Amino acid sequence: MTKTIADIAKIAGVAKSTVSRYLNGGSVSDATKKKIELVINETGYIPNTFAQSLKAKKTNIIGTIVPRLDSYAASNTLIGIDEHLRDQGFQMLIANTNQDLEREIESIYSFERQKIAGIILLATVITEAHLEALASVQIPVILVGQQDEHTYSLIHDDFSAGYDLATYILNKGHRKIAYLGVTEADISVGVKRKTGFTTAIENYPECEVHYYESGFKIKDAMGVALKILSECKPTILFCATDNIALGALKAAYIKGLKVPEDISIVGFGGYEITEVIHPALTTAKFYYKEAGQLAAQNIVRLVNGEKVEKLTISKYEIIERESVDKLN
Amino acid sequence: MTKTIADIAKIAGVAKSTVSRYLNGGSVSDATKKKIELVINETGYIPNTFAQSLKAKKTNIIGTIVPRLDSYAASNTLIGIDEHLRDQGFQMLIANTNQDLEREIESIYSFERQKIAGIILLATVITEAHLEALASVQIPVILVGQQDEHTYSLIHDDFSAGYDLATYILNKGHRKIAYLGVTEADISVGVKRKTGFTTAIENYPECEVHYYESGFKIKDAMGVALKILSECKPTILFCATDNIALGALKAAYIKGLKVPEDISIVGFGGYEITEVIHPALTTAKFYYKEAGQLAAQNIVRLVNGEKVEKLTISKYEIIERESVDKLN
DNA sequence: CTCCCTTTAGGAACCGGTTCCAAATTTACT
DNA sequence: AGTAAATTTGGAACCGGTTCCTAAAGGGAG
Repeated sequence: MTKTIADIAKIAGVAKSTVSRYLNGGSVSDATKKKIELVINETGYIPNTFAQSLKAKKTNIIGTIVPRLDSYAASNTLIGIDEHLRDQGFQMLIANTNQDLEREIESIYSFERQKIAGIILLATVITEAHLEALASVQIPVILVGQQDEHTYSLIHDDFSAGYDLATYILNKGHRKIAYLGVTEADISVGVKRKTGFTTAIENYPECEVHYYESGFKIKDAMGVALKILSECKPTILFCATDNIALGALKAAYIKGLKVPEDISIVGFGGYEITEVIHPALTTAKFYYKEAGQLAAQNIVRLVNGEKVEKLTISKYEIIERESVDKLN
Repeated sequence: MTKTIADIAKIAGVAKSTVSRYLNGGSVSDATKKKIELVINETGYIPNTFAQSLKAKKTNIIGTIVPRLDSYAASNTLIGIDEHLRDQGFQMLIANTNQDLEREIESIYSFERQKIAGIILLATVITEAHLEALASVQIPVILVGQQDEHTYSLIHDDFSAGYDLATYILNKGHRKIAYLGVTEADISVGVKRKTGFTTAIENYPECEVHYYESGFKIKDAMGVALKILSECKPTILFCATDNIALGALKAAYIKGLKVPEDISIVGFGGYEITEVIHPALTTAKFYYKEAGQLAAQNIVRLVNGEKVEKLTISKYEIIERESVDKLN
């Protein structure tokens, strides 16, 4: 039988309020402090979280909505969030939506019902329903990965990364390029990375670029890459994510093409695996863990009523490895 | 301003208890049902979870303690757990311990304090402190990945997987083997897989086996594998996890060895990436997602007071791919 | 039209904390 | 020692639901 604060009070011979004050650092004399401490240690009393939250009308829980658990980006962002929240005395509650947009919306409302202090939404696309939910909810929200003017957002610098990586391969002499992108519903990955790429390309009018669209899964990308390699002969496959690049790598292998001698490949993300495969992948690395920490930092500030920039941009870095050939 | 049940009652012109009964399916006349429904729809009233849990003295939340988020095994197990819990109307609360055993213990107590209905512990090692915590806690617990006689456990069939995979490579003619294992503190991965392996090896007394120990990280494994390849010349690197195999693959590449022509490699896990790299890795695949579902199923049964087997064993499969050479 | 039984509705107590307020005690100072 | 001020303590109300108990209303049978 777990004890309540009333039990403790009775055993210690004091009032409930005194025990509560003892626990929350109010004014209690040393003598009674001793008495209460003794009883609490003996009984192993633990306050009931619900009763506390009921009175406080809020929790110290930050809800994180994540489209999928099995992705490098998501995992590492979560790790960063968790790390910082723990430091700040908050708890992280994860809602996995399994890429179901409707569940994303549901989760927002469910968090509200549970009096969650704040929400971090690892977003892929922002629909009308999202905006409606975010507007109606009375708790602070931060978007990670996508930007929206109506909310606080933390994004990776997709445009610049796209621009820089394109410039890098252009400097390596590549002019015949296949761009393997994703749906434009995903503003960050589908639009911004591509815009960064095309903006860099514009400086080299002699370029021949073919655009393709793939899903996010390695196997989808492999299928598309296989088709590309049959149709035309680019010197490089410019892939919008590392997973797509992994699929492209596999496709090249299947076609008997050597990377980077026969064809070069680049990706975006900086997943751990890209470093240890052969050939190691040249990629634009994003700092997911740090981004998660930043997001957590911002949400804590918002919860505490402090001011936060509407838009935070997380850094990236071009990691030069083995998958890009220098053309003469 | 969010409304309370008392507000709804007042607006609808009924008593709190009537509204509560309406919400929880008690006897309410059609006329008052209509009235209350109307008010609730208009106000967008949502019951306060804390007040509910306070009275009910329990939650419908299952706590899952996970050593790390960025692992294929952990992610997929979580996905399986989440899927089944959602079906059953439970919520999953994840506690990430970042491989800190102390935090694992803390999390158990923290879950108890929060009146979590049940705990799923994705375990790596079970210490005295674990047993003590598990014994003291009044809520059902299921261990996943490790076995302990004092609790309910769900494990992968590591012994048989080790035995079968060893038998497989033995049949392929390999006799000079380097075994790349992990710490024996991890009973499942460090001991059982290895025991399965050695048991199979005993049938072939002419074998020459060298045992090595690595960490779980790809880079650690790469370092150890590099050392092995300098020291001796096995025909196969038998790795206790896919990540270790990935490190071994990289080491082989660095050494200029072709896989599988110059050296064969196998692992355990069945991570998605092992299928798309070149060469694709032969491995003992575990069904993490299904294991998670099983674990969730069992914890729900325990929470409902139903009977559950002390030990559940999840299946595995040997996936034959390209990384093992057949020796004549 | 009663009488009795079944529904429906309201009131109060309760879950386990926190907080406000007033009373009691201690401390400090003249 | 006496009084004002500061500190400590207890009691009661409150947070927002659920549930028990009782009273009132509705319905059916005689």
